[in-house]
Amino acid sequence: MPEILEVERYRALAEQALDRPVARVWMIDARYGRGGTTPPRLRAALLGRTFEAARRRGKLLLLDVKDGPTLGVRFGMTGGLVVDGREALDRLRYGPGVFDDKWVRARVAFTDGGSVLVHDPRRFGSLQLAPDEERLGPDALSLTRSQLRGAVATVPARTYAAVAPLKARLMDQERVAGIGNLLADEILWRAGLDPERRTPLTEEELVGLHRSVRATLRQLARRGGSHTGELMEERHPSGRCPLDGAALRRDTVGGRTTFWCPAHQH
DNA sequence: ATTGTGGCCTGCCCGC
DNA sequence: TGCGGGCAGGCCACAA
Repeated sequence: MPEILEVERYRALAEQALDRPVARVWMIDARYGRGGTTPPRLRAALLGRTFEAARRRGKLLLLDVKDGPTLGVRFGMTGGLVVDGREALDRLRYGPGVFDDKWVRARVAFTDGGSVLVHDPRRFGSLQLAPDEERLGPDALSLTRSQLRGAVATVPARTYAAVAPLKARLMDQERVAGIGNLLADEILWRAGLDPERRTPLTEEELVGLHRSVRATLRQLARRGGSHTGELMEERHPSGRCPLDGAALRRDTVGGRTTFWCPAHQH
């Protein structure tokens, strides 16, 4: 799960790990590193230094290291952050919902006795020193209308290339950073737009989609996360649209399981 | 260049 | 009761 709302909570928690000298580094799972980030390199990058800022772009957590390379943390589907024994979330929807030492993939201990660790049962997350932040599109939490217009624009580079479905464009992290499968379904449902839509949006539809992005993120953040949308309880084979009662359709769009209402999403 | 597909990885849940 | 298979999905490699 962790989508942008959850990673933002991780980021806020990570601020408690700032300005504390690193005493020890364990990268318990060597395969957790990506892009050449190995246990020795991670250790060399962090030992004796401090984190000086906790930033986020989309679902990527960025921990700036004073006089060192930024550490990027991706949480995949079941990743969580724990600082001084405190978790940012009570439970991850697709995780087992419990903490187990065997799922700790990396741990950093500070000289003051505290620590920060990454917990990830499914191991879809990763650590990467100096990740390429610029590959990510504009952050969904501060997305402007014109940024969204550019992100969902339908301009195939070649005539033989099909236009990707609207949902796939919305979930493409290079177009907009931070929207995952659950949020995408909720946003499109609220906007009344067909996830498979490939024709250009009218200006009115674009404005509606932008409002939906902002309202959905704001509201679900207040409620406690990506899984608190209206559509969530109906994400099963016999689910019904909370708006009009129509039977929801379950399709694969952009390679992802998609629930949507054929009665009001066009 | 862009879009589409399969695979990674583990736990859960269903049906036999 | 136990077991196999399908499923969940963020992200990447690779194919088209």
